Parts: sequence; C-alpha cells; structure tokens
Amino acid sequence: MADKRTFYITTPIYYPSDNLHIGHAYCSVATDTMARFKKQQGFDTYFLTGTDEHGQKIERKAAEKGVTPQAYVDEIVKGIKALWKLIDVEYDDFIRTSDDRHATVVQRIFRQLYDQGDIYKGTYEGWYCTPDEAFFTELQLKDGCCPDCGRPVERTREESYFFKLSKYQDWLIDYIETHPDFIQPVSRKNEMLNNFLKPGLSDLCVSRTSIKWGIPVDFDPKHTVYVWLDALTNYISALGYGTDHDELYQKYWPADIHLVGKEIIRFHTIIWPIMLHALGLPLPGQVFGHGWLVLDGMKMSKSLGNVVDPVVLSNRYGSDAIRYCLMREMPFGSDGQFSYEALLTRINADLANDLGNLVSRTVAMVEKYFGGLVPTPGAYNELDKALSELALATPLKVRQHMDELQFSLALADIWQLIGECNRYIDQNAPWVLCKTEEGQERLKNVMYLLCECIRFAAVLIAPTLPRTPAKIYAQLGMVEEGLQDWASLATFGLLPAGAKVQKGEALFPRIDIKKELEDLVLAPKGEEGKAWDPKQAETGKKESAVTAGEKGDGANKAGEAGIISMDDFAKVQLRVARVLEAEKVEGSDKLLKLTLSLGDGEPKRTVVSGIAKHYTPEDMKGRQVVLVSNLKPAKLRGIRSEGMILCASTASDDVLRLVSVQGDMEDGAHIR
RNA sequence: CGCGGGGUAGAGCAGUUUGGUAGCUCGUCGGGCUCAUAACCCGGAGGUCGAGGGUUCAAGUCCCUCCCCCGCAACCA
Repeated sequence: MADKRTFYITTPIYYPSDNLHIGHAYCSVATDTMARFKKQQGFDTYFLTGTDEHGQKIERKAAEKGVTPQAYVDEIVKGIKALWKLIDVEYDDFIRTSDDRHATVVQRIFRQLYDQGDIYKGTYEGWYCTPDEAFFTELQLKDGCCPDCGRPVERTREESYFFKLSKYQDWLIDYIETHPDFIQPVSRKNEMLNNFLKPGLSDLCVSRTSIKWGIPVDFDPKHTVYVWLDALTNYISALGYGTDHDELYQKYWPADIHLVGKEIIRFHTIIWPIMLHALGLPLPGQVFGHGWLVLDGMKMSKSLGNVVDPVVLSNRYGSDAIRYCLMREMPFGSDGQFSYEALLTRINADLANDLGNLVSRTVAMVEKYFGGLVPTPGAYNELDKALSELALATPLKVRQHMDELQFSLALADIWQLIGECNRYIDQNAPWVLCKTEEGQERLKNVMYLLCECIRFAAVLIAPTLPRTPAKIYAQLGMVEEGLQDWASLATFGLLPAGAKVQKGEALFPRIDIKKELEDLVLAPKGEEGKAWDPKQAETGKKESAVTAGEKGDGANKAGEAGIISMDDFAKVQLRVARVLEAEKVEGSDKLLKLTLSLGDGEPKRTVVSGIAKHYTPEDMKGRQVVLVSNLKPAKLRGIRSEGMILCASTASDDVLRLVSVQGDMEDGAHIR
C-alpha cells in the first residue's frame, strides 16, 4: 500500500466573481476524468480544486451588492460545489484562498522570500487612474489614457515589494529547455520562451496597498500580497506545506499535472516555477494549458451573454452525457467549437445509437435466444478472433492517449470497439443463425463475444462516464467482483457464462433535437437569466457559411441583393434597456457612455453611443432604448462597449432620434 | 514585419515532424437488414487542402511572398 505510486492533479482555482459556466466545467471534468483514470490504473491519486477569492474585482462586486467580500464569495462557492457534485467532479480537497490554512502559508512564504532577499522593498512607478483606483504600466495605457475608462492618468510612485524574477530567468530557460514535457502543448512552450523569457523578465511587483481584500503581508500589514502569489500557493498550502501537518505535502508533492486554461499558463510556467525554485522546492511535472470552448467563434463571456450553463444541460441530459461531449468533442489543448446542436447530435449518435442501442439489442437477443443466460462460447472463428483481439488492444490504446491527455482520442478508441461490435452483429446476423442447429452453436459465440466486449467498453468509459458502467453491469448481470477493474481487461473471456442478463431502461434515450433546440431557446426565461439563444448557434453557423461562400463567389450575392431571410433577421437580438447612468466620454464630442439595465438578475451593460451632439446625459437618464444586445463588443475611446443603441438619422446626421418602444415596457424585454 | 495559433467536402476536425493514391464524425443521397432506442450495416455524391510563386519524378506536407480569422501583452477555464 505504502509503495503505491502517487498522482497529484489540480484544476486552477476558479475566480468566484460569478457562477461558473461550461468552460470551467470543461476543465474540471477533464481533471476529474484524469484522476479517475489514474485511480483505475492503481495510482494513489489526489485531486485538488478550489477558488481564488481575493482581489479587486470581487471587492468591487461585493460592494455593489452591499455585502462583505467574504459573504459574497461564500454564496458563489456554494454554487460551485453544487455544480461539481452535479457533474460528478469528485475532488479530494477544495481549497479557498480565504481559508486560514492558506493565508498562513502564503504569509510564511512571503516572509521567507523576503528574508532570503528574493523579495525586496522598492518603489513602484506607474500610471494611476484615480476614478478606477487602478495602476497601469506604460504599455497598458491607451493613447496615454486609462485603458478601462479612457480618462487621463497620473504618474505616481508607491512603495511596493518586488520579487526577483530576473535573478532566476536563465535558470528557468534552461529548465524549460531541458524538460520538454514541462509545458504542454509544445506550442505554449515556444510562446513562453519567445514572448516572455527570452526578451527578459522584469521583477514582479508582489504587493498592493490599494487592495484590502487579500492576505496582508504580516510584517508590513498595509501591503496586501499580490493575488497571483497568493493563488499559486494554493497547490501546496492545501497539502499543509510549511505547517506541522505536512504529511500530504510529503506524500504528493510535486504535482504530476497542473491543468490550466491557456490564458493563465504564463503564471504557472514563469512565476510559479520561480517561486518554488526560490523556496528550494521541486517543480510540478507538467503544466498543461487546455484550449477554450468557443461559441460562434467567440469566447464565452458574461458580458456577451453567450454563457452556457452546465447546470441546465446536466439536468436535462444527465451528467454523463455532458461529460462525454466535453471530453469527446475537441482535441485537448486547442480550442473547440461548442454548440447545442453539436452536443445533441453527439449524444444521439454516440451514446444513444452506438453504445446505448448496442447494449439494448445485445441484451434483447440474449433474452430471446438463450432465455436471458449468457451462453458458453466454443472455438473462435476469424470474425471472433478479430473482435476479441481488438477488444484486447483497446485498453492499451486508451492508456496511451490518456497519458497524453488526449481524451477525445481515447474515447475514439473505445468507440471504435463499440462500432466494431455493431458491425459484428450485422456480419453474423443472429436472426439468421437462430434458425438452424448449426447456427445455434455459432450464435453462442456471437452473443458471448458481444457481452464480453460490452464489459470491456463499460470498464473503459468509467473515468469519463462514471454513472453508466453500473447500469451496464446490471443489464449484463455482472454481479461478480473482479470484472470491473482495469486489470480484468488483460484477459478476454472473464465474463462468466450463465450470468442472467436483465433488460433495463435505455442508457441514453434518443433526443428529438429539433424540439430540444426550441425548448432550450425558451428555457432561459425560467432558468437563471441566460440570455444566449441557441438558435443563434445554428443560424450563426449558417451565416459564416454564407459569408465564406460570398467571398469566393460574388455572383451568388447579386442574385439576392440585400434580401435577408427570417433566419438572418433572427440573429439580431433586440431588447428593451433602461439607461441607468449616462456621461460624456472625455475627449470626445460625440460619445456618451451609457450604463444600461436589462432588468434584475442580468448584468448591467456599458454601451458607448455617438449621440452626444443630440442628447445630453440628463436627457438619457431613465429613458428606455432599444439595444442590439448580441453585438460583438468593441472598444471605443478605450471603453468596452457591449452593444449598440438604435437611432434614426438623416443622411447628413444633423437630425437624430432615438428608437424606443411605445409606452413603458419591462426592462430587458425581447423585441421580435 | 510584436508574439502565438489557425485557414483541408455543407458543418466540426485529423493528416504537415519522416513529401508518394486526401481521411474521420455529423449531415446528404441510394441500398441492405429487422435483434435493437425510426436504431444498425454497406455504398455513392461532395475537396483546384486560403492565394500566388518555387524546389522535386512527385507537395496538403519542404522553401519564399501575400491575404484572412482568432488569441495574448501582467485578475477570463
């Protein structure tokens, strides 16, 4: 027991400024699948997840709601834990950076680095935006103004602590080059080396005096520890590093894999290794940066309103189905398309038709031809040999792909076996065999092999689809021990003959895709204010196909000059919005910055509109306007504008009138 | 020339390292079967592999130029 090999894997700690979406679920499901796989392989695994709760954004959000930051994150964390439970993400520990156990470790590390001279006190010089209370570097400025609000910034200096990244730069370059697996996929490695390391690291400012919601530097409490130093430490603070109870640390560190999103790989492959090295600790084996789920070619984001809620999907289709689709749909490491239509198609094709139906037809035949008892096979013929050999080869292929974190390929391997079973049925035609004496003998082999292959598949899918195997075992009458673990896949034919099969409910009922897509459009109204309309996923796709066609083929355009279809129109999401705030944009005579409400429960929108010559901020306040709510955000004068207000105007633009609805309307109402 | 990723059948992708008949899933069309969840099996149609040039007996793959999309630049999985 004691010499069991360990496997420590982590997710990033998520930022609980809002409920999580399917993209976070993707990362956690991948980590969970890997952890379950390693457990199946006999590893002593440890799976850590958690939340990164400090920082300005949460401080601000909590203030808006009139609660303390702690109360605010407590609420969100409840939801996150419920989500993991719902989709069967079984972590060993959940660390929160607001935990005491975490804070003490962060403070200890900060002090140690300071004592040994890797952190020193210096002066931070930069540009400060007073209204936003935020610092910016020269590079971040937009036209010399604040990149967030576009207002002028002031040159300021502030006493700060700095971490000597520069001192370790050459060591890190060497480490990365001599450990080719450390950063995965390799494209990320090149990005880090060329983009950040080779040009040279500058020392990192690791304390803030402007932020209160965080971990104070214990020997200089007006400073708060920089959130990344704070956050990264979670991977060892959760194990009790630096405390009297560091058994877990001793056992599991260094981590085998930190699974992270591609946008934060930099922190994990530059700051984190240097922190560890400076502390004299070993480095994690691998940092794997996965890609994003993209909708319509755009990243999911709250302000866009195109967030997909994993809770809704899981409740509707079951967590196994959602987990399967997440892991199957895209190659791990690069971005993948996500759409409801693809999801439902995948569930039907792979889970209902291929796997579910295979189990169903096999069990039905065993019942029909052998009274429900798994028959004893005789000598194998060529077809039997080919199938059994494929079954035996599959676990090896799966393991290979899983070890490379290629979840989609591993699943493809399993589905190759499932597909082969369906073909095998056709080739052998049991419904013909059953008619002759001689055929009856053949039939025994056919049915036995199918049952055994299904057993193989059930064991293999377990890490990704944790709930389904038990249902399959029940249908196959697999009551005995030792038939459900990885080791049992070394031998083909362990399934005992004579087992009583039991027809059960369909594993994955077929989905009426058209109907579901319609329901999902309606669902958001009732369910947690999701604004994204899955129909757009469909029409959005059509649109890109059309434009692609038009680029290459101008003739096509002329035929339908200017006429659009209903579908085209449906892509534009128009909604009634109320103007909460309005102010002139500094340095522009045309622009107004508007803060809009789409009703309670939906995030406020900021929209920059070129109407300042015709409407004053006072004119606008309280007014209802028509908002194009699914417009791609754009930056205007450094301000992110999340939509567009409709106006009528003359050709010369000297008369301009806002479009509005007649009479008062509920904020957020859809216009169609 | 900031850096990185990408552009292959209607859609989503593999193939590019090590040049040698362009492949997978979904969709579509036709056929087969009837054990099964209108499922399963077989076959067809559909691609000037972003554009142009070059190397080569041979280029999706190697070289050069260009176009387009996406991401990153210190708080988005």
